[in-house]
Amino acid sequence: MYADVLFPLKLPALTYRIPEGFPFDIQGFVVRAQLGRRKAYGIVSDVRRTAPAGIDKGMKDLSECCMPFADKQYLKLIKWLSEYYLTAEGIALKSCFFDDFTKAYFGRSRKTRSGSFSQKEAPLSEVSACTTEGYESLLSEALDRIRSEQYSASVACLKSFTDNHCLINDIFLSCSRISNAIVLMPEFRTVAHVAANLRNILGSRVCELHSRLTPAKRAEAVRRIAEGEADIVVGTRSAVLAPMSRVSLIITVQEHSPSYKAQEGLRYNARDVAVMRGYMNNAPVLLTSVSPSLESIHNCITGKYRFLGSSSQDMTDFSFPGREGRPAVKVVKLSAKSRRSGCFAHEVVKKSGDVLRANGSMLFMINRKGYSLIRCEECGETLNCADCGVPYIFYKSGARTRCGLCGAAQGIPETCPSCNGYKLEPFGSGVERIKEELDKLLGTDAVMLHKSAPQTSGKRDGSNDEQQSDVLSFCVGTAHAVREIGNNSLNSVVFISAESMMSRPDFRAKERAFQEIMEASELVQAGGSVYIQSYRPGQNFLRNIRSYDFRSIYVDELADRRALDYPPFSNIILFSVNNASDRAGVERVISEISSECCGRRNSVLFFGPVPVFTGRGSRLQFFMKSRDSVRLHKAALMAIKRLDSIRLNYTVDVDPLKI
DNA sequence: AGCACGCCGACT
DNA sequence: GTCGGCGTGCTC
Repeated sequence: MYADVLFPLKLPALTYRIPEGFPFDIQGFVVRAQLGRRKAYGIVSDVRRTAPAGIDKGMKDLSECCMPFADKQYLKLIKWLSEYYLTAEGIALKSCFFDDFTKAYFGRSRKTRSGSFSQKEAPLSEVSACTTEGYESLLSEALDRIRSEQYSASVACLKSFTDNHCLINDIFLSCSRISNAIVLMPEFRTVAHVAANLRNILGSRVCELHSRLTPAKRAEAVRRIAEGEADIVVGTRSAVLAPMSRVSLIITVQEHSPSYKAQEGLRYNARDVAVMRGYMNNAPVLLTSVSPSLESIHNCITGKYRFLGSSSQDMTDFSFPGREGRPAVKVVKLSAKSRRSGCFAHEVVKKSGDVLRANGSMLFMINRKGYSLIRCEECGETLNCADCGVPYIFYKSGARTRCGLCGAAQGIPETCPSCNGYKLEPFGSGVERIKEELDKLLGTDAVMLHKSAPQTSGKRDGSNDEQQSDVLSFCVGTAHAVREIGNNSLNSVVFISAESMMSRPDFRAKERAFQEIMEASELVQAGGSVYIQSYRPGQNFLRNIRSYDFRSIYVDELADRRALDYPPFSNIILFSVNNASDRAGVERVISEISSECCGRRNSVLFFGPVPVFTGRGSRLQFFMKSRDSVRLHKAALMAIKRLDSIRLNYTVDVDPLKI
C-alpha cells in the first residue's frame, strides 16, 4: 500500500510506501517521512494500492504515523483550494494551520496541555440596540436558515457596523444548539469584542483565531479547535480554514471587506471560501454587510444567494436599509477657484468654522500621502521617479520628494527634467497640505492620522473609542484612518475629492468609494453630516450616494460592469512575473501564452503584459478574463505549465481585488 | 521550508 | 591554499 503525502511546502503530493503494522486507513493522518535529507511532518491525502508510474528514484517508507488531522471534507477543502487558487496542495495545507497543529502536538515547548488556558479578556461591550429597519424579520429569517442545518448562503444588509454585533449575539442567544461555528471579522481588533460577548453566552467553547496571536497562542488555539474543546471560532480571514470538523455555520461579517482577500501565499478570498466550505459541509452561510459587494448582490439576483428580508430575487424587492438615522450626505462643488483658495469648498470652510467654535470634531479624508506632487508650470509635466515612472510625492518638511513605490528620495531639481523650465511648483494635495491649509484657515493644529499608528501594545487592543474620541478634534487622514476612530464620535467627515477616489485605476473604484463613504458615515454622530467635494457634483453616482439609494447604486454599477464584461459578469486570473534578467525572452513567452492559451475558440481573453513597478524592480503583469470559469482555469493551467517549464518567478492571483 | 551543492572573496 | 558568503535546486 502506498500513501500520497502532502507537506506544507510548495510541492505536489509525494508517494511513500506504507510499512507493515500501520493502521488500516490513514487518510487524513499526520505522518512523518523522510524528505530529502531530513524528516518532515505531512498529511496523507490519499491511500492507494499501486504506485504511480514515473518515480525513478527509490520510493521511501513512511517513518511514523501520528494522529488524524483532517476528515474527508477537510481534505476535499484543501484540494479545492489548491485547484481553484491554482497552487500546490502543500501551500493550501500550510494555510490550514498545519504547522501550528504539528507544533502543538509534537513541538519542543509543549505547555501544560489542559486546564490553565489563560485568555486576556476584552471588556464586555454593551450591545446597543439594532438600527436596521425590519431587523426582527431579518433575524428570524436568518435563524430559520441556521436551524435548517442545510447549506444556503444568505446576505444580510445591515444599517451599521454595530448591528453586526447585535445580529451575532441574537443568533447565538436564540439558537443554543449551534456547534462548530466560524465567525469571520475583517479586522483583528473587533475579534476580541465579539469573542468576549460570545464567551459571555457560550463560555470557554469560544476561541479566537487571528494573525496577531503569538505563535504559541495560535498553536494552542488550533489544538483546542482540533480537540473540539473550542467549537465556536471567532477570527479574521484565516479562521475560515480552521481545522474543525463538521462545520455547521459560517458567518462572514462585512463580507465586502477587502481584507478577506489574502495578498500572498494562498491568495484566497475568505468570503468565497466560507461559501464553498459551507456548501461542502452542507452548512448554512451568512454574509453580512452595510454595503454588500457587487458580487454578493449579483449572486442574490441569480438566486445563488438569498437576500434576507425579500421574497424574491428581484432587486426591486430587496429591502436596503433606508436613510433614516444616517448622517446627511452633502455633495459640494469644488471649483477651480476653491482650488486656489486652498482645496476646500466654501460650504466646507463655513462648516469647519462652526464645528470649531462648537468645540466639535471633524475628519478630512484624502487618499494621498505627503504634501503634494511637483509639477512644472511651463510644460505641465509632473516630476516623476526615473525608475518607477510614477509622480514623486513631495514632503514639505525637509523639502524632499520621495517615490511612493521604491522609496527613492531626492530634493527638488533646479529645472524641469522635461523642458528645462524653472517653474516647478507643488501640485495637488496630500494629507500634509490639507492639514496646512486647514490650520491656516482655522488656526487649528489638526491631527494627522497615519496608516499604521503604532498601537501602544499594552493591556488591551480592540476598539479605542473612549481613549480617542475626546482627544480628537480636527484630523486629516487616508481611508485607513477610519479604523482609528470610534463610531459616532465626529461631527462631520469631509471627502476632499470624489474624483480622486473614483479615478483610481481599478474597475472597483466606484464600489470602493461607496464602501468607504458608508464606512466613514458611521463615524459621524447623529445629526452630523458627510461632505463630498466634487468637480462634478451632479453625477448620478454622487446623487445616489446622497440619497442612500443603494438600489440605484447597484443597478448602475452592475450595468457598467456588464457593459465592460468585468466581474461579477466575468472571472479574472492575474499573473505577475518577477522581471527576470531576460526581459525580452519573458515577453516572448507571454505572447506565446497569449496565443496558445487564450482566444476566441475557448472564449478566454488575454490582456497585457504591463510593466508594474514595485518596491524593488519591476514585474510584468498580464491577466486572463472569461465568463466561463472552467475554461479560464484550464487556460491558466496551461499558462502555468509554460511558465514552470522555463523556471520563472511568478505569482497567480485568482479573482484579484484590483488589476 | 530545510539542506545540499556550487562558485567567488578575506583569513590562518 | 581553506572558510564561508548566500544563489538555486530538489525533495517520493
